[in-house]
Amino acid sequence: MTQIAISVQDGEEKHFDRGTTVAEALKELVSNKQRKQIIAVGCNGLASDLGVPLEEDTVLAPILASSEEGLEILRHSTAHIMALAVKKLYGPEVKVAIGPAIDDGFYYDFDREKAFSPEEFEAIEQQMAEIVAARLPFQRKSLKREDAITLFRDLGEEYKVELLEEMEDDTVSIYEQDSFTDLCRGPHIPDSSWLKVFKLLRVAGSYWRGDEKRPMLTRIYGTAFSDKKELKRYLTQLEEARKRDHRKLGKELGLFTIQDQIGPGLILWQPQGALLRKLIEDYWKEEHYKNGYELLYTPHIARQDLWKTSGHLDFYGENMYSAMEIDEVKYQLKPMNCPFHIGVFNATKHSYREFPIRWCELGTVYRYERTGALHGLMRVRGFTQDDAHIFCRPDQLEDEIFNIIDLNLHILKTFGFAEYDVYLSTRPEKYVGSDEHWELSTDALKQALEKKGLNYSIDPGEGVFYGPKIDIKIKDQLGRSWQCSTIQVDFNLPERFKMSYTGVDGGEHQPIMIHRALMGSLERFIGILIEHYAGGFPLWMAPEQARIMNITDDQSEYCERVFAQLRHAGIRIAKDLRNEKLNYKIREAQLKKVAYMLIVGEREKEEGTVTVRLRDGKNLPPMRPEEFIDFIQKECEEGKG
RNA sequence: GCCGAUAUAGCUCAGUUUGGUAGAGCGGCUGAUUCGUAAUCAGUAGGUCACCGGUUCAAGUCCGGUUAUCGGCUCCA
Repeated sequence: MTQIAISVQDGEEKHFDRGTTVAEALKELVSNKQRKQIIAVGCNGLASDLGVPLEEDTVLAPILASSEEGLEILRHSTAHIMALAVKKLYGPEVKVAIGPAIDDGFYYDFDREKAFSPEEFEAIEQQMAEIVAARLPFQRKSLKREDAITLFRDLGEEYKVELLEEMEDDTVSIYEQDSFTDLCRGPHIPDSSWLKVFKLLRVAGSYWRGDEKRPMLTRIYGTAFSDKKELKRYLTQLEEARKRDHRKLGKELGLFTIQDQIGPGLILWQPQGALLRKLIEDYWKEEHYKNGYELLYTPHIARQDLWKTSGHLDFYGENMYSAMEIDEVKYQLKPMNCPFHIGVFNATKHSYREFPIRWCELGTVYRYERTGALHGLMRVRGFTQDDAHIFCRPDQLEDEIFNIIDLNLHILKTFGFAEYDVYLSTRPEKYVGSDEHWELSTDALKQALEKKGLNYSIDPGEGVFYGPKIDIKIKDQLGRSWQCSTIQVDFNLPERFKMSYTGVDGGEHQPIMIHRALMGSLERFIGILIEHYAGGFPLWMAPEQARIMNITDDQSEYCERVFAQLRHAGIRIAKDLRNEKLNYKIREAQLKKVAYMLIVGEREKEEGTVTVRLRDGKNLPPMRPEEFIDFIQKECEEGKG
């Protein structure tokens, strides 16, 4: 029998008989201790099971159970084990669809008459534990695609048959574990004993292949880790996310409310939330003024004809609310601000010398969202875009985009978002405009990104109907990604609205239009901020910066004086002079996430000072009110960058 | 819109299994207490049990429908 040379990366090479499995080779090549950590290996660039026989000289790249790749394999195998458990418990009444590993775990989609309920988790987990204890091996087999189709058809697994029928490979792999056979690319853990820590999390419905016209399946989500502590940490993190939920904090902090009587997806800003929003808006306006923008205000409704001209009725109609009639003319609520800004543009004649024109507006738009999509502030039916439209000449396009990105990243950073991913979205299926225009504008976006030195990925087909776009997705404190900023080139609307300017040559030319939003939707952005800061906003945007509290009634008068002085200086301060114990007042202020508590007892009253308590429980040395004003103003300036 | 779950006082929740016209804590109000770094004590007022209909002598409780919310799918700022 011929010998082949096998080695582990950077390790000694040894010779084995052809057909030796990875597991057998590893026994000779690495220590026992190390071997226990190896869940699979990379063989010539492909992840592979330990049971695979080797046919040629190979360098093995071990995949450790604790590595990201190893964890993914473990979770994928857990999905299989769960499916086996479900099959054992419920038999052929359940058909399997797909069961991949996902970011934080895995899921498996099943077709079952009755949806699973969380009460069944215990039984399934119990069954899984038995499978783990039985050390059932995963056995890989290769077979011809046609044979696999026959196999799964005989098993009654029609979803697998459908998947197979769409595949192009001649041979496919299946995995057998006990009585369960699954179509799968692999790799998998060698046997079920490798699974130590897992938990089923929730059930949900999901369409077969994500298509709402196809059957609704029942999905079980779960997760698995290589270590018990990791699971615990994950569950703690879920708990943390629940604590930060903007709907919960919004209620507790009195920021906003949504009421049945008003309507789903419509936000009522309560005083503290309204103040927070005003502070954000003020900052936004200041920055735009500094960067050469002018502010516009436009109406909420317009004649239906406007939306015909803009193309919104054709391309965005299903998201627009139906028309209302005013003096026998149809009007519709605006889903976007752009046609209005064009109206402002077309109100006067323009010369090339005026460009670039930068117009911004906090424009409230209304869009129909399906009931199931609504979610707190994150997904609503009426929201305010921090919108802007830039009109410029073709030679200015790239610079303008470059400037927008600059301003964009600066503002995001001030809000505490320094990490982001950038995406370039290209032409979607439904679109307007010529291919030439799409190419030209896509190129301009690309150039600006590259000049700015930003890494970006391409999102094919994700552009808006009127043009390609750059999206910036920020990462919050918990590492979650949110799409807020968007920059879109539009050669379409200038055409439709016959926009023009006089060029150097004295002739009429068509301007280029850029749409952009930085925060996207104020509602959503504030929702993200609430969760990002867990309600404890940076001082410059905190609705309540300080709260002054007395220890006994004897200091009330002094507190009133200091309160008036600070308020006069523009500090957002509240007072708590109730006849309550200091502990009680502190607790309440703490729960309301007040940044600074000013504590006044006899000592402070006599010395003309206040003692400043921070959110973390520490105290600053007593200071005079003027000193506190300086202190707080300085912190605000620093916070705003 | 689809699948599943939930809906009781301003808030957080018990009561639903085994139908007999509602309970707690916090908050509110009143009073006492004047107490230095996360809840002082006592009293008191709050609810057509989401809405509509059905079963029943009797429905918060059982059944049907509607609405909203939650977890997902789809969609998306």
